[in-house]
Amino acid sequence: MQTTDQLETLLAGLNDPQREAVTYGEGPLLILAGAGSGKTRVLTHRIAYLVATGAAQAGEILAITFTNKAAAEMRERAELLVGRRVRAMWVMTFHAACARILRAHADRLGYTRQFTIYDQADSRRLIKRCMEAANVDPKRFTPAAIHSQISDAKNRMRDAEAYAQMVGSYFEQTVANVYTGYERELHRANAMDFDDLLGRTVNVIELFPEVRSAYQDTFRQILVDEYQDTNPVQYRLLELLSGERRNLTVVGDPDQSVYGFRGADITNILSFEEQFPDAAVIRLEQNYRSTQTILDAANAVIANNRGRKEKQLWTELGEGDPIHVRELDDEHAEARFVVGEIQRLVDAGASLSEVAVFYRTNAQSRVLEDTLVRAEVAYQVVGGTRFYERAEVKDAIAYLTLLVNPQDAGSFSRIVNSPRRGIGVTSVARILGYANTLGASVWEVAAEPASVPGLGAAAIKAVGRFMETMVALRERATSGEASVAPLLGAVLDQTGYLEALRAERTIEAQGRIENLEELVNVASEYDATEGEERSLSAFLQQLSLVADADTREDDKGVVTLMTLHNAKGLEYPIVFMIGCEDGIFPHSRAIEEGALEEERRLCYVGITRAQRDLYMTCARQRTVFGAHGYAVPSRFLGEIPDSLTDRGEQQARGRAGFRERLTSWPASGPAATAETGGQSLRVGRARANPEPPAFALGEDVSDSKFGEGTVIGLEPGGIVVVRFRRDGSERKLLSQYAHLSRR
DNA sequence: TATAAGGGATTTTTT
DNA sequence: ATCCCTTATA
Repeated sequence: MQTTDQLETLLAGLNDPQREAVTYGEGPLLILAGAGSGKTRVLTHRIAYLVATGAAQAGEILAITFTNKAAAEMRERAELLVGRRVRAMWVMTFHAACARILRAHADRLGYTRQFTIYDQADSRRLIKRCMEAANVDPKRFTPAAIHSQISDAKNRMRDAEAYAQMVGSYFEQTVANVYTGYERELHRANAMDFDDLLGRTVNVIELFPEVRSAYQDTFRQILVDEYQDTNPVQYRLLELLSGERRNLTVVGDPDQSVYGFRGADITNILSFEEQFPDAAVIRLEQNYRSTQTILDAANAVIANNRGRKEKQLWTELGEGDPIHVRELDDEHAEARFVVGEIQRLVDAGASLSEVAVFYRTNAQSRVLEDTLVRAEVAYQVVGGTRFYERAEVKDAIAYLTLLVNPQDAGSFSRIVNSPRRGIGVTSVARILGYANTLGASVWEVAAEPASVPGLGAAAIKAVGRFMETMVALRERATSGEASVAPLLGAVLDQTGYLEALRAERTIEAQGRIENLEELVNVASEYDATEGEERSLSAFLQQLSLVADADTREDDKGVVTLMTLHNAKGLEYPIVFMIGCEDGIFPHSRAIEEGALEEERRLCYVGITRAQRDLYMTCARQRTVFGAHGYAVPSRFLGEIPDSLTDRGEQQARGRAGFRERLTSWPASGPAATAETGGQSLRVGRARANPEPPAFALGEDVSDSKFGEGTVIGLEPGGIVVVRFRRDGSERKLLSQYAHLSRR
């Protein structure tokens, strides 16, 4: 118990509802936190308050988020309030908490504690295999469609058996068949997918009363962030963990529920009061982020949704500037407008890092990127291919995974012929099939390749050599020596993986090598961390739950580009929302499926990211999938009152296109100056400095691997494009690494 | 068994 | 337009 002074310090600077939320006593609590209303602040202060008043020990707090980034932020900010006691708290994602619980109890469900976690791509590969096994026509149903159906079933706690009970169409019957096989194969591989982490945790808690009561005792206080994004399993999990005590604090904003398409159930937050009739509800409506104009626009748009929990955001920050709405000719003009405007703002003193551009679909970034590159404005794209999704990184991880989980057929088939060892798909299928027949693990079967029926002599030899290497590596991995980085180095080396990449000597291969070096760095960092049990399998589990090496940098002085979905939780002084056209945003598929309200919430999310300046643009014509089309401004634009925008002003001038032309970027010429009155261009970080080319265009060259060829292109960064005579191939080589010589 | 040409799809994605 | 995957071929 702390002194009153200390408690007062905790509460200082909080507004009334925030203070009420922080100090609320026992029982369920729903905090409806509007955008920018300080919900993380409330959560962390509540955590500190609970500890300070003795309502819970640090070790009795479970604070759940959806992303690692949010968990890290919460942990940091809680540490500022409670100090090192934060170490005892469970501040982590749903999946990480479940993985931790399962590492202790998965054996009760027939898994080992080294179980592998399959990410979406792993799952999809397995689904595909199961579809083949069940003779499903891949033309008729895609693995993605089937996986999403299975995932949806898992989110609703329907196992394969329950699903099969209620099929109503041929598609569902097909899914049921694949689902059954998929579950069997997952379990055989001692693997769980992301959905299983949640579902199996629920299973273990439901099935074993002693496990249940242990965790119910441990977690005296449970707090959940972004509650509007929870799905039915997560609800069940919270219900089980909070137990009789029901000290459950959930924070969220139903208007920011934008993940319904992946199973999030907005009714969790909308019906919280029915599910917990004694719940207190606190609304945080004061916004500390945006101007009143921006908030009014957001309020106006979201008001068109039905069945909401009413909420009116307000601020003391003042009215601010009107929202800039622009209609441009096409996506190129739109991009030029955005870039020109960014340059104008920068000239007026803004920093590029204050600017973000949001779009509905990733494909929209391309035109914008081209325009930014031409204008030499530095930018970063958030999302896209992530570090741990790169093939070489996944390969390296699969090698390690197979070493700790020799049952993992997925990892085995991923790397057995990577690098090429002359073990093709047929041979792999024979090995997997034989393992299936025997009910043995892939490892055991591969260790005796000669006994696999139908395996050719060459394949037997190749598999034998592969397994020789793997057995040696496994001995090393299980010898009790805990350092991961040296082991990873040995894997990359002894399996010939690095050698094969080096032999390619292409710019792409060089990039892959660098990625692998980065992975070794990640491993070294892991090796150096203190506390907790460090082991290869713990490392791998940690990796599998960190999808992104979080590439976004806030202070790099670059413009940030991302999808609206990725924008959730962020804020920028200046925001551009591009492609505000019906069919793009709201997306045509969403319109077809009647998912307009979720699109509108996405619009609400986008608008409320802006602190000071908000631009919304649309194009009259746009090329989609290579086809020209005319576009209509987004219905969401129409939902914003004209009085909040500069549309009237634009019309009053009677020359809507005039200003655009003034600030637009000339269609060509990288060094062109914007026609904005002769200001000098602010140029961002140069993207690549061309080195003096070692080779000249048209020069005849010779490469030790590809033979003779001709230089047909030179690109910045010392990249030489060569067409080789032998096979007519065009390859990009990095002159610095390539074994290239003049003839 | 490994590489080249055709065909079809194509939203968003915290883990 | 583009990417990915299947199919055809050396």
